[in-house]
Amino acid sequence: MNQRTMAILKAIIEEYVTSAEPVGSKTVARKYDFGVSSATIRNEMALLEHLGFIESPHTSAGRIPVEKAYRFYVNTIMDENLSNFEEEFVELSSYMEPDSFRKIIENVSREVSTYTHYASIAIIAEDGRDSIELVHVIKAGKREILCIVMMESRKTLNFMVEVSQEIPDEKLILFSKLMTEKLKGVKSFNVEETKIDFPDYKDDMAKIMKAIAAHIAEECEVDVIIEGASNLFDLPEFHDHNTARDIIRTLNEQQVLCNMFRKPGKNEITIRIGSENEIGAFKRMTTMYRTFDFNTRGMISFGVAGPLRMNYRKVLASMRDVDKLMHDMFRMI
Amino acid sequence: MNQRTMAILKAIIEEYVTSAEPVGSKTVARKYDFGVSSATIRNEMALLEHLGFIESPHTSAGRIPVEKAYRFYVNTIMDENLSNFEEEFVELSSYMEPDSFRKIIENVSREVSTYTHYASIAIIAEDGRDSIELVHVIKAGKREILCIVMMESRKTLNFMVEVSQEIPDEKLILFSKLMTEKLKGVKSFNVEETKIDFPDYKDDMAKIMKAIAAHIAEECEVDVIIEGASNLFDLPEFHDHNTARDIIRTLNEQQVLCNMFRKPGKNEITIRIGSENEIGAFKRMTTMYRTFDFNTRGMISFGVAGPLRMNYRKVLASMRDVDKLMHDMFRMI
DNA sequence: GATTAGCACTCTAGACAAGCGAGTGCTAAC
DNA sequence: GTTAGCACTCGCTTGTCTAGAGTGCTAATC
Repeated sequence: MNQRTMAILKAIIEEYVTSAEPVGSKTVARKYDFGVSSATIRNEMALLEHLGFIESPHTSAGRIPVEKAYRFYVNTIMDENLSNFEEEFVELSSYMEPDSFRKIIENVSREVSTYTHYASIAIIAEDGRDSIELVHVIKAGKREILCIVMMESRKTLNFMVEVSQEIPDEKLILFSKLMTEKLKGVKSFNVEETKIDFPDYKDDMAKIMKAIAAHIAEECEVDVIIEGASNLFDLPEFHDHNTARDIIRTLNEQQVLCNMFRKPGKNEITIRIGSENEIGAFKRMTTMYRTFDFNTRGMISFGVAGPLRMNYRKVLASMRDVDKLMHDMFRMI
Repeated sequence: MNQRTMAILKAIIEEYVTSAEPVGSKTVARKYDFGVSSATIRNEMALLEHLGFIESPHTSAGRIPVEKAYRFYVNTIMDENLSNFEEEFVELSSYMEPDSFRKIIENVSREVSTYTHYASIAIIAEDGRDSIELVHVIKAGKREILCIVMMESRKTLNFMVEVSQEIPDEKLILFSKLMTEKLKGVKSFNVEETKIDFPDYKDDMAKIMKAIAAHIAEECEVDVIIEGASNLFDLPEFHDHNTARDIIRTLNEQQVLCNMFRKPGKNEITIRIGSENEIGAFKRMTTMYRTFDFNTRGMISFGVAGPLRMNYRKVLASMRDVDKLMHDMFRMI
């Protein structure tokens, strides 16, 4: 396959990305300046079809790219030069300042989905790798104990425990010290195995220990943020209501999304085209995502899901921007 | 309008609820035993059309009920006897036991949406009506302070504040007492106005006070839980992709949903049919919701959104069950 | 007076045919 | 290697027709 053939494939793909209609040889000859006639383009297109990059829905229609074409496009012929896109894009770094961590991710998700017109998916996961840094118990009522746990990651949690009898303040201070001492460095799932001797208040303190374990476990759940799902329904390929329903279904299955996007270790942007995705409606879509691993602080996956004929350059540019933001935010990797 | 006319309207509505097809006089005569011929039904249907309860899409189609019919049905002719539905329904009270409050609501939402095959919407809102009960500061690192605030509702929050210099433990204990004393009973939005004298650590403690105000404000946001949105796309009236997109859009607008469902004060189930809803895609849908007001503990709205031809009895039964659960859970109202 | 059978009428959905137009593949000439 | 030209294919649109469902009206019946 020579340069021109590749250029024609590129033209077909990029035309199809914007039009969503089968692309004919005349259109290519007219809109893209190859200096050859439509007949020549036709010969090239016959070759491309033979090679399995494009196919025609029927005899008298143009050609549409198949998965293999997009894969080839992404790997080989796409140039990442953004030219005119770049300027439209609101600098993500402006989102770094305010609010909580989750808020930032939410804002970034919204911005990316608005910019790309596809759906963005963010998964905030906290693993069991975090460990306890500090435990503190305070009297909050006659028989109510407020319990605070701070993790190594500086994440903290708190909750109330009802006890069977009043526990004097000085005892609580002692128990706080004792628990911090014994539990410091303990991973979430090992809390209940840790034996601590609490004179006089054995049962109540056992209850507290149990509560600590339960709350840490609960807090370590994942959070899924999806923005711009409705953008997908503006795309003709998803107008069919069965497809639409499948997409909504898939996007609602948090567990499935997590398994899909939480492939740790790879510190780079992953692009999955069509059947390279293993799940539900994604099999007919393209997903682009990146996992950020913050060790004890957890893990974030951020991705975009769109049609096969995704604007790969534009989405990739967004992903790189997100990448940069994450680097700035955590100064790591 | 006599009894029979009403019964025929009821039959038309209930037939249309299940079939989603215009209902003809023959169908009514055949399926529902009125002991009269289709010609008689026809006369009655002409009357019902004249009264504005039903209309035909075109001459040779049957009749479909309009909003007015559903309203009349709900107000007057529907009997709430559930007969055969009742048993299928999983007792919601089984969800009371485990997990956190939000989890319970999530589970209930999922159950209701599965049972009704419509979408369920839950809004958990916490208003500025809560006040501070207790403030506690602990040293978490050399220049890191862990700050815990417990509200009157027993909801607690915590966060880290970085200070300019190390503050000794005994000072922190003193400041904890001081802040609890001065801030107890203070509403979230009045924190910054409260003047407290902190000898030697004025600036750092001012920073902490500011952080307390910010975090309370942030925590008082609303949480929206939507389950079963994809159920709606199985319904023929929502197969049109524009409608589908509108629904997704509307369901994603948290702020809009909150305004719509957070009408406080009414301790009863509200049914809004079609244009009685003021917002987006809901104008062509029926919503049924109930707001639960827990005073200082906040407010929950729970509702179901479905087509105009909703199975009103079934949904109402679910809503009553949710009602019961909430009563049991909070033993109030 | 209420009910009903019967009938003419209306309108849609679906089937079928014809023609258009976009696009292709092939061939022969450049 | 490129291109003009042409025959061919096939989906899409338009128009026509028919079957079927449902209606409204009328006259007969209970």
